[in-house]
Amino acid sequence: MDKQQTIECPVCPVEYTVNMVGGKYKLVILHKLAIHGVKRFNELRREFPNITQRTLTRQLRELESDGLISRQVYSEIPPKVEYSLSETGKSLYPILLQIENWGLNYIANNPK
Amino acid sequence: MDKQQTIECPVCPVEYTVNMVGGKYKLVILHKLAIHGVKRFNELRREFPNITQRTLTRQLRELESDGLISRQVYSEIPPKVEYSLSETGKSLYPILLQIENWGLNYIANNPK
DNA sequence: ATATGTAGTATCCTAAAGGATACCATTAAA
DNA sequence: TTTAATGGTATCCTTTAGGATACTACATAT
Repeated sequence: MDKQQTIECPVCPVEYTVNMVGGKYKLVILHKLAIHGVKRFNELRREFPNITQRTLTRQLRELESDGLISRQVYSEIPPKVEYSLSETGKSLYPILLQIENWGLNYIANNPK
Repeated sequence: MDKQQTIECPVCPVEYTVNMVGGKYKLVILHKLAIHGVKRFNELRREFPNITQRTLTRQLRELESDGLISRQVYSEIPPKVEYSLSETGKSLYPILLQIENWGLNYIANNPK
């Protein structure tokens, strides 16, 4: 039987989460996928006109390897690759919506 | 009377929020302040043993100029400066808690 | 007289993130 | 036959965030 031990969180859970969603585009990508469901690579590119292909690819790969999104490749020509939230990614849904709402509120109350 | 117009969000609210809380330590700082209330500068330093004084100062200044935290200076010697969430910062409370909870869950379900 | 604690600044440097550009294979359409 | 569209990679470069280190003023404690 395990000896009971004090829970000394080895890594702060907030820090942990931030490390996964803390890229310049990650939360925005996740939010788009949350809203629209499945998206192809070039659809995402068009959503973010300023992102470079290389950066988008990398952010997607990182999100994928962290288990937040799924990448579905179809063996077609021209290529077709679909991105969507994984189950874990979907668990971010409430956070994504709250972040959006908070932003809307902040913008509304801070006229510039 | 205003003409009704399509809401073409000039800046994505998610992006907007991310720009404000998207530093390496910002969300963690906000979370600490949310949990503990008022914190002095060196108390925060001790919470994050790895942060440099310069970086902590900058993150705090940015949070302050974005209106998320308040900085209370006492005219004493040695100096005493207290940081706490502003009203706007407090409106992040639910998000901060959800982020923490999400992290706890993720860690629990992804044994490593 | 020296050390300690406060809340910083100033200067310089490194590492990481992201941007720019060119290139690839394959097919279908013009 | 050139062009376009797909979903990328490969190289190189720039910008930025953050780290390292030294320094400050002032008062109190030793």
